[in-house]
Amino acid sequence: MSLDGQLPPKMRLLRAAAELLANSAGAAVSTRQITQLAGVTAPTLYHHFGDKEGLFDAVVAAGFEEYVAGERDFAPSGQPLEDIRRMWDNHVLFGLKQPELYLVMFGNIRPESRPAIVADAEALLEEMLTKAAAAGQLNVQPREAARSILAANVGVTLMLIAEPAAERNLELSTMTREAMIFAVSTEQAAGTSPEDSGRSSVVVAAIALNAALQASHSDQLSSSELKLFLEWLHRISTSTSS
Amino acid sequence: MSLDGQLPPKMRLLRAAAELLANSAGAAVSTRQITQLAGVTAPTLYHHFGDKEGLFDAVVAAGFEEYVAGERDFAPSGQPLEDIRRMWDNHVLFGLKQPELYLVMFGNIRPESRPAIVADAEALLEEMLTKAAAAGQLNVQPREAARSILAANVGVTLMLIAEPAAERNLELSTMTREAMIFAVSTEQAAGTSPEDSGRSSVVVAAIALNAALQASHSDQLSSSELKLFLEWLHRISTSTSS
DNA sequence: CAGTTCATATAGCAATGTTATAGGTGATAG
DNA sequence: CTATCACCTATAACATTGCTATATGAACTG
Repeated sequence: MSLDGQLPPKMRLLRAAAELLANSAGAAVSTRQITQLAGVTAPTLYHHFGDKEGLFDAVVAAGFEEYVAGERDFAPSGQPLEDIRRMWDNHVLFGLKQPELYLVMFGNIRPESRPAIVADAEALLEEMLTKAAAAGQLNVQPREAARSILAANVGVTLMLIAEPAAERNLELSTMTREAMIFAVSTEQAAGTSPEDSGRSSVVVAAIALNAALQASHSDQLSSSELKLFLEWLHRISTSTSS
Repeated sequence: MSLDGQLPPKMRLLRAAAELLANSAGAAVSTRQITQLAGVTAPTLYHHFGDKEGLFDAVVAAGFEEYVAGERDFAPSGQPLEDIRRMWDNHVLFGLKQPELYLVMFGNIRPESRPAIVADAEALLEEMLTKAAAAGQLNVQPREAARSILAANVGVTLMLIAEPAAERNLELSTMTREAMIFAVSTEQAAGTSPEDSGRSSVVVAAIALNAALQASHSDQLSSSELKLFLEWLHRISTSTSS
C-alpha cells in the first residue's frame, strides 16, 4: 500500500499525511508512517516542509480550504444571521467529520501562540458579522462578536469530539449557537451586564426596539411619529421598574 | 536543583511534574526531566503512576482540587446564577494562571475519550445549576445547561490562553458568560427559534415589547398614549420589512 | 532466621523527530 | 557534447523520547 502515483513527492506527502491523520483513530501520526506511505524518505519531508508541524500546517491549510469552501458556498443568503448559523453548523460538522484534522487545526492550543487557523476562521466570521452589523442586527463590534462566537463554537466542537460518537447530542450545539447569536444580535436588550439582568422584559424589549429603530431605517412611521415613539420608548427604557 | 526533601518519592514526583508543567512555557515535559528533578529514576515513576499520563492525571487531580476549592469557597451566596458567574470567572482565571496545567486538564482532547476532569467540572456546574432550576431560574435541564456553559467556558479559556498575554481581553469572557447565562435563564424572551430569526430585529423587538406591555401594566404612559403606542407597534410588527 | 512483598536502581530497547552528508537528475552555458 | 549548477532525494546516523526486563535492597511477617 503506497501512494506512488505520478504525483510529485510533495503532493504524495500531503495526501499521505492527510489520510493517516484522518484514519489514525486518535493515535499519534509519525513522520515515518507518513514518509513510508508516501513512498519517500525522511529528508524529502524536511526539504519541502521544514518540520513535521510544517507538513501538518500544509495539511491544515488544505483542510481549511475545504472548511472555507463549505462556509462560502451558501454565503450570500441575504440574511447574515442565518449565514452565521450555517457557518456554526458547518464548523461543528467539519469537526465531527474529520476529528483528527480538526484537533490539529483547533485543538493544538499552546500558550501565547495561537494557531494561524484561528485567526482565519475569526476573520471569516467577522466578515459575515460585519454584514449583520451593516443591517443593524448586531449589538457589539463584529470583531468581538466573532471572537466570542468562535470561542464557543470551538468549545462545543471539542466537547462533541471528546464524547463517544453514540452519545453525541447536537442539541448542545444548537443551544449554544442560539445563545451566542442571540447575545450578539439586536434581538435582545442592549446591555448584557449583570445590572440589566434584573430588569423587566418590558424594559428589555424597549431597549432592543430603540436600538433597532435607530439602526434600521423603518418607513413604517413618519418622522414626527418616530420622534414621539422614541421619546416614549426612552421613557419606558429608563424607568426603574424592575 | 533537586526536590529531595524528606518527602516520599511519590510526592516528589508529583511536585516535580507540577513545577515543570507550570514553568515549561509551552514546551513538552519529559519523564526524564521529571525524574531528575525529583531525584528519582525512571522505574519509580512507572511503579507509582503506571504511565506518564497517569502521573499527569495525578497532577491534574491535585490541580482540580485547587480548582474545586476555588469554586466551592463562595458557593452558598443564595443567588445560584451569581454563583455560576463566579464559577465561570474562576474557571477562566484558573486557566490563565496555570495555562500548562489547564491545557493538560482541558486541552488534551482526543476523539471518543474525554478527560475525566470534564465530567467532574460538568457535575460541579450541574449541581449549582440545579439550585437555579429549583429557584425557577432555569430555562432548560440543568445537565444541558451545564454542558453548554462548560463548553463555552472551555472554548473561551482556550482562546484566551492561546492569545499573547498582553492582548488578553477578559471582555471576551464576560460577554460570552453573560450570553450563556442569559440563554439558559428564564430572564429571556420566549422565542429563540430559527423561525423568528429571519425577521427584522425591529419586528421581533416590537413583538416582544407589545406582548410585554400588554402583560404588565406599565404606568409610564397614559392610557391614550399607550393606545397610540400599541397601534404604532402593531404597524411595525406586521410590516413585512425583512 | 527465612520468606515474601514493596520500592528503587541499572541498563537498555524501540520509536520518535531531525539532520549531516552525499548521490543523482535535469536544465542551461560554453 | 560536456560542464556546471541548482534542485531534489536517499543513506545513515544522532539525540531524545516513553517505557521495561531484570536485579538489588529494605521492611515487614511467619
